[in-house]
Amino acid sequence: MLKISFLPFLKLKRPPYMKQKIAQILTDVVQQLKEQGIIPESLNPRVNVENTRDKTHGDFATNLAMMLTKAAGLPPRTLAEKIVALVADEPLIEKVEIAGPGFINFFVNDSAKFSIVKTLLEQNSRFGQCNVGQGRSVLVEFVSANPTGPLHVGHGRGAAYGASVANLLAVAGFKVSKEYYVNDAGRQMDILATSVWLRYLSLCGETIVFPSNAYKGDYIYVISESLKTQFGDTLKRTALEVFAGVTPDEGLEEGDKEKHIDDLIVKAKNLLGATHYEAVFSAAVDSILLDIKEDLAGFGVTFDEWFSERALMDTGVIDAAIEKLQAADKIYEKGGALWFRSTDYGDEKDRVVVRENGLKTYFASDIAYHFNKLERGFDLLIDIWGSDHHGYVPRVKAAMQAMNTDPNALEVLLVQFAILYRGGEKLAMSTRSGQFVTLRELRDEVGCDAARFFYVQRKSEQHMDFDLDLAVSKSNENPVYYIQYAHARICRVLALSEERGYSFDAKAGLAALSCLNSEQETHIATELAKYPDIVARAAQVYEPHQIAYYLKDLAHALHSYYNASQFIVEEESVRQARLTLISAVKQVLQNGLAILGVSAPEKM
RNA sequence: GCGCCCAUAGCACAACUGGAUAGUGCAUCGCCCUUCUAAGGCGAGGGUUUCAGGUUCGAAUCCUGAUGGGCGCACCA
Repeated sequence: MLKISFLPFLKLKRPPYMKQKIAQILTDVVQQLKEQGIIPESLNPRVNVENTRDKTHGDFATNLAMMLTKAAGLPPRTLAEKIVALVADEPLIEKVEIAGPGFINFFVNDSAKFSIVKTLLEQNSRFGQCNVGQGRSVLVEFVSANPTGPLHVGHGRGAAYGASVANLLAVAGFKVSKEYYVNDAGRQMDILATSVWLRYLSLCGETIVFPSNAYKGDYIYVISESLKTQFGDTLKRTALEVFAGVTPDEGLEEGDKEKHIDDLIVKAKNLLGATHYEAVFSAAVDSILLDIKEDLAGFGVTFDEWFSERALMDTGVIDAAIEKLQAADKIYEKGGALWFRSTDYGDEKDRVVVRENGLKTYFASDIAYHFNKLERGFDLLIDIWGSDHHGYVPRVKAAMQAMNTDPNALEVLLVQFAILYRGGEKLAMSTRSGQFVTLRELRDEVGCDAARFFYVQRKSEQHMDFDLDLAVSKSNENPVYYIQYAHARICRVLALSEERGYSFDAKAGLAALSCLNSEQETHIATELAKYPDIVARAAQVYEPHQIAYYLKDLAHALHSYYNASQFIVEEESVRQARLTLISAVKQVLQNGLAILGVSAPEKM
């Protein structure tokens, strides 16, 4: 599907964008410099064309002369003169200048600047698509929060970032799948199930001293209530038999909170029996997972696959992975446990995959999981993790190497924590204690668009301060409204134009583009032309924030234009041309906001 | 103690991956609504890019060291 949509773009012999055109011209020049013996034949410089920041530097600039100055043995400005002399005549280029230490500046004429509008309106929602992915398949795994409670605002950043990266890669020509790895196995899940059961026992009238290490959030009550509705008193046991022989909790004599909860888990399993324990366990996991799914869907984040860790265990995939490592002699036994030789691949120490008690570690499932991802045929794996997991990267890459796969097929993107403030004070968050601000609360308070934009306008590795009071009370100051407002304004103008009996005709507008010559108009055309380049670059480095910043710039150009000129004017050709230009802006705003998962409202 | 990440205007963040005079939004100050949405525009002030060295035509960006902050160093998940 995605591949097909790229065909119109690929069919073009030459990229339709000025920047690429100039790059091509310069590549030809480099060839001629070689033929003339000015630079060595073996040299293959990367031709670098940049958008200029300052209009007095023209529209595009290259540092080619400065880069080649050493190889040519000529001062940069002298070399620049030789390069300029070799630049082929191109009707779209008005003039070429040498400036500063040896920059070569290209000034493009107006018709070249506005030609982007035609390209844009032909491609519409496809404008900005590129082929850096070359149709390669990529699996983006993100969020993957343990289903032990609702998502909090810390998860929100990973969700917003991951979803935007996935969108970005799709636009850049990758075949993208999105996946959530569900850790529905292991001790944490047993603690969860036991927590629910204990709350249930309270509902049944038992007096329960709740363990300090159990999950305490309100959602635990909710799940236990539905358990009560479904099972009545069937799962009831007396507090006396539940706590008999259990290691005391923390704070008590000879107490130990870890042993306390582990003993209670064993009790729950024994007293309930496998079937009923499983019922409690499933009720807890299913309920929380459903909540997470709905929450994310409400946040505009969806997944192609919810990959279950239990399924991985039940189908023997983990055992198979360990056997594979054993066959490669990468596993040894020490102290009754099985260790993986991750130090062979640069990890700081070897890692346990099977514990002395026979239980497999989380790392063992993760090896199997990543191996499974590759077996499903993906060319590239992207994992988006919280930065607190950074120490985990070397061992997973080591496992991939041990399995004879290229560790570069895995790209781990780390997202820094959002540090929350309320009333100027840092908020501590913990799922266990039940003290945290949920993603749902954030969505309710500031709205989906504002939250998505807020998260994604920062570079992922940048630490982020999140002032909740500010986010709520001054949500109008979120730049997302600035961008959406530009879109709404354009929609309003186009609608009003129709109301006044002026039908908008893009064809007539394109034919009349030469009417456009104001500073604001050429600026908008220049901004529009940057978009495909921004997308390609952002995709290569997984940085959706670049789209956010670009959209702010484009919105600014539009607002500025809006204040400077009237669009719905008497003169047919001018009106059509202006409406055409702003509908091009509208299209790019839509395309860009779509990558960020933000809506483009017609009214505000 | 060792390792990873970060440090840019009062605040929150950018900076085309080594380019020209370091930008944007808040906040502050001045001006602009009888017009297509003022959730807007125009202008002003605000910087030794934490510090000290180094690399080169050129450094916020690369290297070394220091300082400050976040995180990680389990037979936990």
